[in-house]
Amino acid sequence: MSSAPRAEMRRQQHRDEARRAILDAAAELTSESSFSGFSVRSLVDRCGYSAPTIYHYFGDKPGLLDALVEDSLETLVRDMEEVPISADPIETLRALTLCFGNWGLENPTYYHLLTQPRAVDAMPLESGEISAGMLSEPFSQLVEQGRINESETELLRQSLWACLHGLISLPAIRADLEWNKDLLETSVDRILRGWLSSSSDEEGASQTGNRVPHENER
Amino acid sequence: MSSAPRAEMRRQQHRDEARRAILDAAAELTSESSFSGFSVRSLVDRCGYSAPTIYHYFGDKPGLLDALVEDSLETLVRDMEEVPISADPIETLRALTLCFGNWGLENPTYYHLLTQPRAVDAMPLESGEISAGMLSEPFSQLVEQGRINESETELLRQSLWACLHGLISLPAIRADLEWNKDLLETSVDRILRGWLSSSSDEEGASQTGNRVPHENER
DNA sequence: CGAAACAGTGTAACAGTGTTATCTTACCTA
DNA sequence: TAGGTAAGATAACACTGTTACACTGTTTCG
Repeated sequence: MSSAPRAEMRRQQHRDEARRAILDAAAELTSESSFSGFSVRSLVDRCGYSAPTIYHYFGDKPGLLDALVEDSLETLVRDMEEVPISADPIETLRALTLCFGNWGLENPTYYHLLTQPRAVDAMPLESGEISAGMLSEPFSQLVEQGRINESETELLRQSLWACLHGLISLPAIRADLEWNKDLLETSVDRILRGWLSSSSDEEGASQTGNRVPHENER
Repeated sequence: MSSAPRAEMRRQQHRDEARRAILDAAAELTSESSFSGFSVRSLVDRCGYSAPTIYHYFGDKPGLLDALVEDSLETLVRDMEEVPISADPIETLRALTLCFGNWGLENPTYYHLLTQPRAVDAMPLESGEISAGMLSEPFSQLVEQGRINESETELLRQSLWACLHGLISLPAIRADLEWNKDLLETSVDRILRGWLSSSSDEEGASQTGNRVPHENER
């Protein structure tokens, strides 16, 4: 009666070891040649297992990549959860955004994998859901404090997410260019400032709308 | 003597027709199935020419895609050149940015092709060069008017470009989500506002730097 | 204890991809 | 009219992701 679970445990352990060996080799390869040119064949040559074994464990190549990025995502989520919640929701927002952004800049391959469209429901943690979940509190605080309009929160969330995506992915795409070291931090600050300074001076007057005022309109 | 150039002209015309037929078929295919699943084989089936002919004209698959996006780029450049130059450089900047952004949103496939890393020097007009060339004038105007620091222009240019890239590409990647119709316009306005409102209150005092001031710092 | 079921693994093959070597065909030039 | 050159097709190559099949070893049960 006691050997049945023990055997099951040992088999599970073997499974985990094989999975880990494959994933480690995959991480090695993707870090070497930045994901383009990463093929199942090259993984076969590197990890010692044959193709059907890989497919046995991960089902698919996207499945393999999902498992690969999931590891890195865990550290990101842990980092984001450790971000201190400041009294100022803007400061919290800023810290969370920079945390996510820096992770993306430091792990361009994984970020690229993350944004690659995969099978829906395959990935429990998605960058969109991360932001939606963790940012809901600072957002509602901003609304409570009257610093942004409630109807604007969704727009702000999308804007912040999209700009952040660009600030992460463009330097990765155009790695040949020289990118300012403070690009992410400065940009996030300016974006937040732009959103905050606007919420005070538009209370119902929306024909001038959200446009930046002209020089001669002042 | 007169038949030599005529014959050459006729052959050139034939060349152009073949190139056009191939490019049209490629445009058809990419617009149908959004570029993933677009193969040389499928193009062969569609356009009537065989693979070596395509390679004869375009050399490469990337070369074919370059030629494909070049067409669409021409209309973009024309549109951007027609943007009126306002007295307010911010307004010019805004108009140019929105022009580029809307083109990207309306042509997600071509924008994706444009940002795909290709052979360097293969593409004369690049999104980076477009912005660098056309934005240099409004930028220098902003510096002249003392509205931004000269040392910040490059940073602002990168920030605007990166955020714009995110605002275009993220809705394309996550087409399953509902994106606010005014996301691009509103975001660009807030970003510009954020950059402008900051330039006045930091003249040498850079230890507080570019950060958004805390609630309790006021 | 032995047989059957099963997970793990490899060999070899499939279909599809980008690409090219080779050959024909037709036209332009001399 | 002879020859060189460009346009085009046929067929193949090397590579990709993927899988049908056969073969192990271990687990489980009569």
